[in-house]
Amino acid sequence: MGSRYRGSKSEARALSAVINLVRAGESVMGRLNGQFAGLAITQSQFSVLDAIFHLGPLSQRELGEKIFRTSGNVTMVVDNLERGGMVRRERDPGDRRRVAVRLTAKGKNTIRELLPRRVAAIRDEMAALSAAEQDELRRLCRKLGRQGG
Amino acid sequence: MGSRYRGSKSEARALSAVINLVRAGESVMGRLNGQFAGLAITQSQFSVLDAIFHLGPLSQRELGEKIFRTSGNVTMVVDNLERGGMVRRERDPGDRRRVAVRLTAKGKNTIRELLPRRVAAIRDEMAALSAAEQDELRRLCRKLGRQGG
DNA sequence: ATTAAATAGTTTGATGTTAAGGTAAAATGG
DNA sequence: CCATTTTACCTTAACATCAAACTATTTAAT
Repeated sequence: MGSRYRGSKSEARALSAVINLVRAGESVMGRLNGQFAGLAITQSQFSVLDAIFHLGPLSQRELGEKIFRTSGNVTMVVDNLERGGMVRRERDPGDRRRVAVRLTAKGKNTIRELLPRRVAAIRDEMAALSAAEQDELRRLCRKLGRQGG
Repeated sequence: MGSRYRGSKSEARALSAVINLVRAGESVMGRLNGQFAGLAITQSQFSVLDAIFHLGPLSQRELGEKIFRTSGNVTMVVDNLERGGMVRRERDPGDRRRVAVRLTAKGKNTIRELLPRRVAAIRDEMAALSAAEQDELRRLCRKLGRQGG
């Protein structure tokens, strides 16, 4: 997405907004994920632990919905978390297609330790904006996100 | 990043803003990349073609700067573009460490065809916001993006 | 000139990601 | 009950991504 497109004013405005939107998201997340450097955890893994921590055991389908990823992807992320001893898979006896993903003690400790740090880092990141600006950003982003589904 | 964190008001506000920011960026880009479905081109490849198209031949280091990716990543993306006949690598005779990445005729045709479509799609995406809102979104995102680097 | 440091690019290993296709189980409709 | 469809998960192939280690080349320091 170059910044040199010569078109209508409205196109230039939309282009610039999108570029900055995507860049802001990437750079904020990039800095937040710097927290995990060295720790044996990734952003996707954090998202999964976080979801289970707050919502209780979930099936992989539900996890995919929560973190907006495909089922194939959830399979791999849960694989890696399971290998690290963070979660346990439990086949649902009632519906044997389903697999409940549950936190282990280690997983619970990990997310309990990481969450406050993550929240603090987010607070710091957003400190660049006033409270009103944060609310406005949220409002605008919601309008955009809802768009296609 | 769950939405059930019980903390201070300022933390909840920051959290919600970040979640919606990242989600908006991902969902907008996801829909935009739907354009490429079926075409033999990915978002990263598009970014590289776009950068060279607008700025002229670039070294891989410069490309990495433009698209905010590591040099190892640029190597692979350029590999794939080169394999597809979109770009050509040319070793710089003055500094034999450098490689200039240049558009081929095919690459030039491709990006010339894709760019207007992409711009139109972006305009449509952003039509959910008024001009003033787009400008405000841009302003807020710039503030955030600048933060750490 | 010799050595040390910096730079450009590549490679490797691990993880993530999707799309497309496959298997098993459950639900649905005769 | 049986066939069909749907659902949940897994697998594969291709691409993306980073961090770290590596090669080749250039620049800087002595």
